[in-house]
Order: sequence, then structure tokens, then C-alpha cells
Amino acid sequence: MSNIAYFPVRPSAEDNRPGKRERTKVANRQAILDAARAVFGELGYEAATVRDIIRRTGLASGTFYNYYKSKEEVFDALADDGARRFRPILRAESDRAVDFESFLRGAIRAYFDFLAAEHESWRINRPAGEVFPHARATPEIVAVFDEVRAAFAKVLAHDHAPAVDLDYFTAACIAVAREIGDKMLERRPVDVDGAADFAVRMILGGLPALPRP
Amino acid sequence: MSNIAYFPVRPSAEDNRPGKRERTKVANRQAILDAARAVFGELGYEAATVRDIIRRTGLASGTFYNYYKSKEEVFDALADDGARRFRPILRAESDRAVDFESFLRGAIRAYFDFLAAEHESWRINRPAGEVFPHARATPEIVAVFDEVRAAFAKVLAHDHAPAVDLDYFTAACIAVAREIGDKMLERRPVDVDGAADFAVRMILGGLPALPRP
DNA sequence: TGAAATCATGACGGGGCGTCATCCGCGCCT
DNA sequence: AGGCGCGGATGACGCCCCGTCATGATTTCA
Repeated sequence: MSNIAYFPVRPSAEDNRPGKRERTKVANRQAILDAARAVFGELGYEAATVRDIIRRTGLASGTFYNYYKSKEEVFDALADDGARRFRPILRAESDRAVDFESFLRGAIRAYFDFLAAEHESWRINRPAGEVFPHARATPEIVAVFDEVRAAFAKVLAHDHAPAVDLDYFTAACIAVAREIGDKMLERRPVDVDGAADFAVRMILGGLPALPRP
Repeated sequence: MSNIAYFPVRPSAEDNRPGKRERTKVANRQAILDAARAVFGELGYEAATVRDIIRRTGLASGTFYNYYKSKEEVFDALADDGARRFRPILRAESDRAVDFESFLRGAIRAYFDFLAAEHESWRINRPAGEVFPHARATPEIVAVFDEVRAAFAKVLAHDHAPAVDLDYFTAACIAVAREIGDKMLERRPVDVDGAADFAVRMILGGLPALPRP
């Protein structure tokens, strides 16, 4: 049995979980992410300190740096995580959509629902005037933008709609969605339907008026 | 002549400039602002350090803190300065405008011109992915937003346009202007006319489609 | 079981932060 | 003119955060 790959003996015979090294690694990474989310939520990004995050995990300072290089990097990981969870939702809307209107309505609705759901875990006690997750251009967030543009292109072509400046148009749509989404979260009660309706109508009305390059 | 207010003798008899104390005060404040602009331009906001700014002024560290409490506060002062310079331009557009379209076109054109002009003094060598002046809600910037909303209200009423959700609408318009403005600056050559046309048409088209509360 | 790989640990040097006791020179009075 | 008082410039200081690295503990694997 010398040429057979070796696996360590585990308490249970069928236990083929990864080894302990691997498990503590993911546990640590997760602990850091959780601590960071809590700290950013309580102190805000600017005020938060790598040490604050480290203290909350109970790990040694050196350990933190085995996983992330800086506060910025943890934050990006958190933002990336959000974008990664949103991406399949957006993809589903793109696949289902047959025309621009249905796609736009579905995507914005999905985004606002997502925002409202995430709201609780982020807006806790956050200092005013701060810039947050959406603002950074992490790889995963860039991917979401690209996907939106691609979906726009696909769906507009399907509609036989005249060409527009896709970069400007995508940027403008995302800007509207972000801003209306933010304002929506500040109102009580939070009215996802109303906000989505507003954003969709504004974009839908604007589209046919756009200059044709 | 005992009850006559005393003024120190100046080299020239008609020299009624403020005293040296006052002059060095404004000079220091200005020096800090200039140094900060340069440092933020070179290093970006995140990487910049209060010490970097101090070093560039040649002042002592304690002196800096006689004028501003933190890096954030200098930055806000810079942002406020921009907003303060833009405000009269916006005001002029508002006064001149007779309907929504003319106001919107004038205001966006003015904003984009302003952006392009400021571009040089800000974008120098700035690290990618950073959030900048527009993002912070300084008093003067908030005032600009309020002014935009007020102008919208005035001009829409003048048009006998049906009521809209002014907060959402203002926010959406500013978001579009910001985003298109940003994208405009990234293109070569910078095409203010094209960008302004795009933004204006998009908003103008969207307006009549909006839900009426 | 023992050697090697892996990784958590926390002390450390470096440096930025904001303060404060000190001192200087301008403004003001006689 | 001469001197005094005070606004404000100064920079050393103590504090804390930063990122690193030599060390040691634990896991992996033959």
C-alpha cells in the first residue's frame, strides 16, 4: 500500500472533512470577517482600526496579517462577498428577462430587496457622511457592473433598440439605482416597491430620449 | 487724542491692511490648504498623512492643529471651497432659467465645465478606486444640493409640471450628473458637450415618466 | 515516532497622532 | 520710545497603531 495516497486517520471512518489545519484556517478567516463587519458597523470604516478587529477576534496581531494585508483588504473582502452573493440573483434576472423593461424592473427590484436585507447588518450606528460598500471598485463589484452592461447590451439588442452609449448609460443607471436605493433606506417605512417604481420609470423614460452615437 | 482708536503706524500712511497677526493667520490657513491640495493630489486621500501636509507647509505640527483638527477637516475645507465657488454659478443659472429644460441644461453644462476645470488640480497621479470630493457631505455641499432642489421646485412649478417626489428626483439627477461627469473626465478627449447632452436628455426623458405621488 | 511543514504568537522598531509647556513677537498703552 | 501682555508658533513628548519576524507549538505525513 505504499503507492496509495495517504489520508490521516479521523475519529470517524467516513470523516473526510479537510484536516484541522484547513479548518482552523477557514475559521480564522471567517472570524476576522465577522469581527470586521461588527467593527465597521459600530465605528464606521474610517474610525475602525486593524487593532479593533484583531481585538475582537481574540487572535494575535500577527495572525491577522496572515490573512489580510490591511483594513482596506478586509473591507474589500466584505464588499466582494456582498457582490458575490448578489451576482447569481442578477444573473437569474438576466436569463429570465425577454426585454429591457422586464430586465430592468427585475434587476432593480432584486437590488433593492438585497439592499434592504443587508441594511440591518451594515447601517448599525454608523457615523454620518461616510462612504460605504458600493463605493469601492473590488473585482467582484466590477464584475457585477460588467454583467449589468452585458445584460443591457443583450436585452437592448433583443428589443431592436437603437444603439446608445452603453458605458454612459450603464453608469447612469447604476448611479440612479444606488442613489435611490440609499435614499429608500433612509425613509420610514422602507418602501421597496415605491423606490423601484421610481427608478425604473426614470430610466425607462430617459432611454428613448438618449442621443444616438 | 486719548479716546481715538489706536492703529499701529504702517510704512505707508494710507495702509489700513489688517495687522501682521491677522495676515499670518490667513497666510497659514492658505498654506495649509495649498499643501493639502498638493498632498491629496499626489498621494490620494487615504494615503495622505497630516504629517505630510505639515511637512510641506514648513510649519510646526502644533500650528496645523491651531487651524484644523484633522486630515478630514482640511479635506472638507477643500471640498467646501469647491462648493462655495460653484454655488454662485449655479445660482446664476437658476436666476436666468425660465423652464426646467433650460435650467437643467445650464446647470449641468456649468457643472461639467467646473469639473473639467478642477480636474487638473485634483486628478494628478491619484491612486485608482478612491472616493473623492463629491462624496462627502460638507455644509457647503449640502447647501448646493438644497439649492438644486429649490431650483427644481421653482422651475417645475413655473412649468406647471405635475408634482414628483422631489427628494428622489433631485438625488437621481445629481447622481446621474456626478457619474456621467466622472466618466466624462476619464475619456480622451474630454467631451463636455457630449456628456452634458447625454445627461440632460436622460433626465429630461425620464421626468415625464415618473410616478405622481 | 520523528522530521518537516505550517502557522499562531506577541514583542518590537518605526512612525503618525494630538497635546502642552514654553517662548516669541506683535499690538497696545503710557 | 519703551515695555508689557497676550495670541499664537513651536517641537518634544507620550500614546497608540502599524506591519514584521524570530520563536515555538501543532499538524502532517512517511
